[in-house]
Formats: sequence, C-alpha cells, structure tokens
Amino acid sequence: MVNQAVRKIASGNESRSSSQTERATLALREMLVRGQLRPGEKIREVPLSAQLNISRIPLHLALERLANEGFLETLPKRGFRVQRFSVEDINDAIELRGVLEGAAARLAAERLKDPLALGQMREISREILILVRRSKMTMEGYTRYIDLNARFHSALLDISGSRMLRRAIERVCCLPFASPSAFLNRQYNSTDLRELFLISADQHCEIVEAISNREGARAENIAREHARVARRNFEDAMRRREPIDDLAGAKLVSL
Amino acid sequence: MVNQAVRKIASGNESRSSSQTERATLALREMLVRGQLRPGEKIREVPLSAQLNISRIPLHLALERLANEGFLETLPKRGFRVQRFSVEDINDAIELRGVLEGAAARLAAERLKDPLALGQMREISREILILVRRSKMTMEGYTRYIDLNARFHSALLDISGSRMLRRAIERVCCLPFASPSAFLNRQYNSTDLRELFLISADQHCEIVEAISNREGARAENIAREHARVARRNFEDAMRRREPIDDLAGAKLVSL
DNA sequence: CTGTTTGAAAATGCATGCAATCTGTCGTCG
DNA sequence: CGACGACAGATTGCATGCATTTTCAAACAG
Repeated sequence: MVNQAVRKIASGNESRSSSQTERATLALREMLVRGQLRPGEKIREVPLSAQLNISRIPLHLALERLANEGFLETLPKRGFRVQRFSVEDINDAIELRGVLEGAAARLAAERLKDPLALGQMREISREILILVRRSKMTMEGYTRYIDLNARFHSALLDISGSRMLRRAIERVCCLPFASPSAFLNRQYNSTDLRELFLISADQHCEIVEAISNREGARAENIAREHARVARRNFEDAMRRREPIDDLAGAKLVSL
Repeated sequence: MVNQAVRKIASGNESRSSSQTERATLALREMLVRGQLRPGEKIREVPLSAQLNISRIPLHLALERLANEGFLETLPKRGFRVQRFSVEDINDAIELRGVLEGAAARLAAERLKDPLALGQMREISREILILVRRSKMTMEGYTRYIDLNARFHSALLDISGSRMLRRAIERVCCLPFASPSAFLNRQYNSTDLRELFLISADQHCEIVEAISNREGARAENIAREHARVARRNFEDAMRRREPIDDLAGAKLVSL
C-alpha cells in the first residue's frame, strides 16, 4: 500500500494541478479524445485507478464529471461506459450549437441597450477578417484565429445577457467535435478551407451588423449558418476520409 | 459511531430507494425546492450529512449531481453554494426551453419519414384538447394533463431523432421553474388560466399539423410560442404576487 | 485606524478496507 | 437441449479517519 504522503509527492512531480480529481479528469479526457478508451468499453475503476496512480474516490468523481460532460454513459449501480457517438450525433451537436448561438444573437439584438457595447465584437470580427485575408495562414495565425473566434463567441454571450444560454452552450461545447474550433486543424492551406474561413469571418461581421441594427431574426439566421460552416467542414473531412486522428474527438465516433 | 449494517437497516426503513447517493440527491432536491437551503448559502457537508444521516461520500456525490443540474454552484476547493436565480434567469430558462423545443419541432418536420409516426402525438394532442375543454378541471384531470403534456413533449423529441437535443432539453428542465408543467399548479379554475390551457392545447394540435405538412419554420415558431405561454403564466403569477410557495422552485429566486 | 500576519478551528480532499451487488459459470432440473 | 438457480470472483458503494487546505479572528505593525 502506498502512503498518502508518498503518493502526494509522486503525483506532485507528475503534475502540479491542484487536486487528484482534477488530474484524473484531465487525464481521462485526454485518453478519451486520443481513443485510448474505446466507445462502448466499460470502465473498470480499480485497474484504471492503478494505471493513473489515483485512488478510487477522486477517480470516481472524475468519471461522474465526464459523464455529465457527455463522454461517458452511467449505468446505474454498474458504473460507467464510454459513450458512443454516431456521425448523426456530431451533426446534431453542431446544429444544436447553431440553434443556441442563433438564440444568443437574437437576444443580443433584442436586448442591446448601448450600441457601443458592440465595439469589442466589431473589433474582433475585423481582426479575424484581416487575419483570414492573408494569403497564407501561418501556424501562429491559426492559433490566433482560434483565440479570436473564442473571444467573439464569448462576447456574443455577454451581450445576450443570458446565463442560462451560456450554460447550455458551454455544455454542448464540452464535446470536442461540437466546439467552434473543432474542425479547423485540417490542412489549413487548402483552398477550400480558406474559403470557409473567409465565409466564416464575413458571417462574424454580419452578425455584428445585424445586432447593431436590432435585426434579431437576421442575426439568428446568420449565426445558425455560421455553425453550419463547421458542419460542412466536418462533412467534407468525412467525404475525403481524412486521417481522423487530427479531428477533434473523432476517436469517439462509431459508424 | 454508527455501524454500517445498522445504518443500512435504519435508512432502509426511511426509504427503499436503491442507493445512499440517490436518497441524498432526492432529499436535497426536496430541501432546495422547499427553500430549506437558501440561495447564496454555503453548504457545510459534515452537519448536513449528520442531518440526513448519510455519510460524506454519497452526500458529496449528490451535491456534485445537483451542481450539474444547476441547483448549486461549485466553488473549487471550497465546496458548494446554493445557486441564486433572478426573475430574468427564469424567463431565460423558459425562453431557452422554447428555443430547444422549437428546434425539435423543426427537425421533426424536416426529418419525418412516415406521417403515421405522428399518430401518437396527434392522439395525445386530441386527448389534451378534450380534457381542457371540460368546463371544470378536476384534480385528476389536472394530473392527467401533466402526464399527457410530458408524453407529448417526449414524443416530439422521439420524432426529432436527436439525442443531443434531448440531452439539452432534459438539462434545462432539471430546473423546476423551466419544466413544462412548472406554473400549472395555480388556482386551476381561474378563467385566465383556463384560457391559457386552451391556447396551449391548440398549439399542441397545430404543432402536429405543421410537422405533418413538413412546415418546419411554422412548427418551430409555434413551439416557441408554446413555451411563452408558460412565461406569461409565470409573469402573471408574479404580477399578482401570488403566494409563491406553490410555484415550482420559487424559493430559489432572489430579486 | 487600516492593512498584514499568524495560528487555531473548521471544512474539504482523499486513502483504505469492508459490505453489498453484479457477472459469469457451472450444475441441475424440466 | 434449453432454462433456471446457486456459487465464486469481480466490481462498485460506502464508512471511517487522517492529511491538507481554507477560514476567520485576534494580535500586531505601520
């Protein structure tokens, strides 16, 4: 048996994350996305806790969290099983994100008090436009795009002013393939992908304009189409049978 | 110290629910809805576990579940706090449910393969219509309405065929004031409320018709308006300053 | 009088081991 | 030959106690 103090020191060397539960959550999420735990597989807590060098209580807490995020299915009184996702699930998750962001855009348009509050969003959308217009996207440009994109979506939620909507969107985006930056890490110099980037950037700008003009329905529609770009990107990747290792969470998909 | 076996027998007498965690979850949810744990209050696990006669591990698991349902806020490394909801949060939660059920109705219309699949929904909507047309609603009629209503919404999700959407709606409806039957237990003979019941029943029927005709946009709009009936009902109750004890989860609301 | 330090009390995090439940297998009966 | 039931191993659920972190208030410095 391993002494608590010894274990604490050992794990402290591996990672300086704050708690065992958090460490377990991160490790498991990584394993899931990498496909080291296969869809449909039943989780056995004892061997897994030994493998991660984490005792069963924090492991169990981590499993419960991942189940809530949607990665695992909980079998009452029988533990956990790795969730199986179909291609339809992925499409539906992206569609759902579109619906929710559409609602956020509409609420933002309906509730906007001071048009100056849009300043940040407008700025971000301009920066994105400049970025994607550059003929060749560098690796830094690419990570910068992801950052700007995340900030745009966060700012939209701020303006919509709905905690409930934020909660719902956060939950959908737990699933890696549903997040806005899910299918961006493809061959980022391909012409097709560049076109999608441009379309996406234009949609950002038009969403801002629609909100600014209080055109709720239009803002909603564009935001929905914006999510559909991710869907097209995904379907394109599927059609080309790209090595799905690079695609976010594709290891969780069973056909 | 209480022996495990003794405790098991004791709790077995109190309730025949399967696990300690489940019992704790049910007990806490009840306490929250009843307002025995007040918004903003910090949860102290040891006294609470003593009060519920449940040890700290299953209590902690129950708390984590309730946090995921939205009742509690988790303070990392500092435990849990009872969530505070504003009137805007309630309105937004209902609006969100409307958005999601609207999406379900649209998808159902777009994806409907066999119009016969709508048979059950059509039947339910007719039964509801007959029920609410009766001049005086009995208590049994009232509980029957809640049951039929739940079955209608479940059938809609079945036809939409989206697991992701079902997940999202289930999550919103965890919050008692967001669920479809949240604000029905008012003075159920009041004329105003009876009108809302009739409108609601009509909307059920029209949603079915719209889906049947593949009118996705129309189905979506009606489903959204359908949720807005709940919102009107809530706002009406607020305006009249009804004793909010009867309203689902109203004890969680801070102005 | 305000901001900082410190240390004790209280609270959560977690390791361990036991109890109860589930799973799969083998034997028996219909 | 298949269904049912009992037993053993495996697996999760949970109680307990210790370790660590947080809280909070009082002493202290500025």
